[in-house]
Amino acid sequence: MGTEAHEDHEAGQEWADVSPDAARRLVRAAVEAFAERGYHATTTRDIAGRAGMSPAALYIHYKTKEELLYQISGVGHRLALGILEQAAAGDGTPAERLADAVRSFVHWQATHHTTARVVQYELGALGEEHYAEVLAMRRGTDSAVRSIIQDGVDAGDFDVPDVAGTTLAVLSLCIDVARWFNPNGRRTPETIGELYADLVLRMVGAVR
Amino acid sequence: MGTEAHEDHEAGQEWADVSPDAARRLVRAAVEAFAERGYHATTTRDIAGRAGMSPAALYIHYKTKEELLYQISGVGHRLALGILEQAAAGDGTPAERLADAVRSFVHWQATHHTTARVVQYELGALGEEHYAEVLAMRRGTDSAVRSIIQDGVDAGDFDVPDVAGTTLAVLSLCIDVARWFNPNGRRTPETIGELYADLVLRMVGAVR
DNA sequence: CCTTGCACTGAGCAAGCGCTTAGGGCTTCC
DNA sequence: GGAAGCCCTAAGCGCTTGCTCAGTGCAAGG
Repeated sequence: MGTEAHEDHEAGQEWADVSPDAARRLVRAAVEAFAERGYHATTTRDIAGRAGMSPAALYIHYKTKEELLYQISGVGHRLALGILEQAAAGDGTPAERLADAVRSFVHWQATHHTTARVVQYELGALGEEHYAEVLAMRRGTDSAVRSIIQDGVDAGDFDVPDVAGTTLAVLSLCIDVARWFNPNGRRTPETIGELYADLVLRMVGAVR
Repeated sequence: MGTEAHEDHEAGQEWADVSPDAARRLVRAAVEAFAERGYHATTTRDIAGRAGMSPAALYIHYKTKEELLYQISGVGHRLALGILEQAAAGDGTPAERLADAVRSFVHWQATHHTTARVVQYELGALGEEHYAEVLAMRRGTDSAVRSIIQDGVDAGDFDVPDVAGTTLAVLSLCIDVARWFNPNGRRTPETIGELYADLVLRMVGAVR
């Protein structure tokens, strides 16, 4: 209809190296369906149908429906953690690194908002072992952000009474983008990233 | 086990005037189950079991499982909207009213985090008409917060380049409390309310 | 041309789902 | 004491669910 989102050329790219082709189609279909209706409301028939195959074909590539979710959640968490750790390891000032972290993380959440929605809001549906594995990565994202904020405090650049609490709030703000972002709305991943980077610098009391 | 949450005397209070007693037990059981596992993963047998009755008894008080969700979502949204509108209509400075709004809204989200979780994250499971009804109330919460921020800008108290975007971010920050809040953690609804009120005043550039 | 191996399908199974129905006790009125 | 009305249960209906399995078509190797 000509109303496609402005970032279609990037969305779905995170699955480019899943092989074979049928497995890739299944993951993309599952992400779409899970993001739209949630894991429990999605049927394996729906996923297989979206991928253009019969319900039984799904089980050639994935043992269970939960394994599909685990694949999505694992890849998504690894990508998100990578973005934050790269920003934390940068060589700018703490303010520059924090702004970079928020900008790029938010940009990713918005661009890949379907994947992000599954990653952030469906982890409760994972099996016990897979859930524990994912939790470890989430602790990593927390410590990446906290280390930047702590650096800013130590350098005297930030004014933050409660580092742990502020870290939590910053991450919470970024994560929630996946819930409300609408690719057909006015805001682009770029403008939201800029806005949020600015808001977060204000939260930590960094001078502009 | 003696590890009960510190706000147990308040939690569940929002259903005090649901009658008869069996219907109230059902709502409380449904809130608990929906918050724990999500709407779609919760069975009517589970709800009835938690309420101490047979599966069939549920249908004497509610026509469908969705009607239970609608009751919860409706009451929850009305309470949340009331809190924000009361803060917006207060007679302090814009900074005082914004801090009050954030503090009391966050406090409510944390204290009633099971209800809040259902309210904020299960609205997609509502039927079409009920969903539209709830969306109208959500637009109300947005305009309540925006009006406070706009007042602050007009009065020259706030420095906000993007009022709509900042409103979105403030509400997003508060709403996400329902996702991560843990009643057995260190933070209480009061301390989170204080922290968030401070962070939001920084976001709008209000002088302390 | 035949065999092997693999992606895939049509049909369907056992289990669990939301919800219904027939009927039983209890209280409340005359 | 009997009728009426309400709250509740045991049983189960029709359907959908995640998942399985015997068998098919097809490309690769000899």
